[in-house]
Amino acid sequence: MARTQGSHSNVTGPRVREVALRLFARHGFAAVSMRRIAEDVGVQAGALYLYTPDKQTLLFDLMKRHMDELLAMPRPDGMALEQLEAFCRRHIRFHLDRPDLVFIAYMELRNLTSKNFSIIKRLRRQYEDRLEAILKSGCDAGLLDTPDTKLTAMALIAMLTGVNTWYRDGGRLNRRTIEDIYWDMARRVVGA
Amino acid sequence: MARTQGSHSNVTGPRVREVALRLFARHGFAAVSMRRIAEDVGVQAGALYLYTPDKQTLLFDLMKRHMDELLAMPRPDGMALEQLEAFCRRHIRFHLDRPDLVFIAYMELRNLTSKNFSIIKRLRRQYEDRLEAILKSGCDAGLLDTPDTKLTAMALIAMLTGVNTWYRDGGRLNRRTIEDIYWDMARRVVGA
DNA sequence: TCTTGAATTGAACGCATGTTCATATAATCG
DNA sequence: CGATTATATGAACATGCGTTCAATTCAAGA
Repeated sequence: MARTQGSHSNVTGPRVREVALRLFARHGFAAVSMRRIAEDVGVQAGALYLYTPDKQTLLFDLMKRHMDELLAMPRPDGMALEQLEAFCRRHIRFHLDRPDLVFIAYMELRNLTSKNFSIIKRLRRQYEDRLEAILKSGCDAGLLDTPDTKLTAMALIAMLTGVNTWYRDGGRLNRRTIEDIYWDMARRVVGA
Repeated sequence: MARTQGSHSNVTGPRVREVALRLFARHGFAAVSMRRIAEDVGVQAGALYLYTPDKQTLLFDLMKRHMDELLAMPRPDGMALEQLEAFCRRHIRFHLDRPDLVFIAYMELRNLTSKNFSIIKRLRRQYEDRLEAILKSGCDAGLLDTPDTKLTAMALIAMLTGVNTWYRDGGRLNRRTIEDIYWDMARRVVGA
């Protein structure tokens, strides 16, 4: 028997995850076969099932771990504006550091089992709520001015995450500059 | 022989397109089979090839037509700020009216042939350039204040298109209100 | 060295895929 | 009506899919 790695929360095995991540991001979950993953791992297809119960779990594990890591980021403290700045800057850094995971987490939601989907959806919602909480506290304190905290939170996240769609290493602007410009725009959105 | 519909720019046939659009948006291009499309059209799989040369063309046609329609929107005139307002409002309306097409146009880019991909990419770039041109003219005239017109254009498009990820009919806010709030945020971003 | 159990293979299962094509039906027109 | 053309069928093709499993190889401990 086998499956030494597959007992607890670590249900997939790091090498397989790493390969699956790259292939899913490049070609899409549905377009990547287990045989192709196996080939890139350097193993026969059957052996993958020592490291993951099935293909779906492979995808879910990638997303779940991504969201867990996102939510494990330190919660900013200080005044609302400082909190917001930290949130925005960390968001951009986190996302630029993990382009493939971010891509998958957006594109492959519909390939999740409905049970798995609602788990990821809840985690995503938690992240949005954190930003909204910052906005709310800032508005209550009169430090920020937003017409609708929920909409503003969604708009900011979309705007910040959007960096991933065009950023490429070695482009016209370095990460720090991009971060600065986006934070500047975010600050304007919240009227500060 | 057949293929009466398939000679010119209308290479797919409206009914097939309509069904394919819904299925691609719901399940993803790679996860939808020709047989499934045929079933929803009410026909056998083979008959689809009277209306489209292949599956890839079905996808490409949906995207191409979407981008053509997007670029066929009237170009706003007036002062830069008015132009920008018209652009933003029209963008939101256009995208909220076509959620499935917008979804596909974002999610299925990697399922395009590289040739088809570059065609769509160019059209998308044209749209971004239009917004950037408005921003540039506004900055030159001293009516707008943005740190970087290219980045601001990308940020605005991401922000505005983001509405599609959470908007549902019959939600808390109606479209007009959403449009107003987003335009307000967009105006702040450009410092006006 | 022999044993034991984990790691891996490779073939097999049943089914689905995009696409083609000879054949059949339906519609159009003289 | 008969002829012709458009529309559709349904079987077939070759290939690939996720997953299973008996058989094998490998790694370590006794």
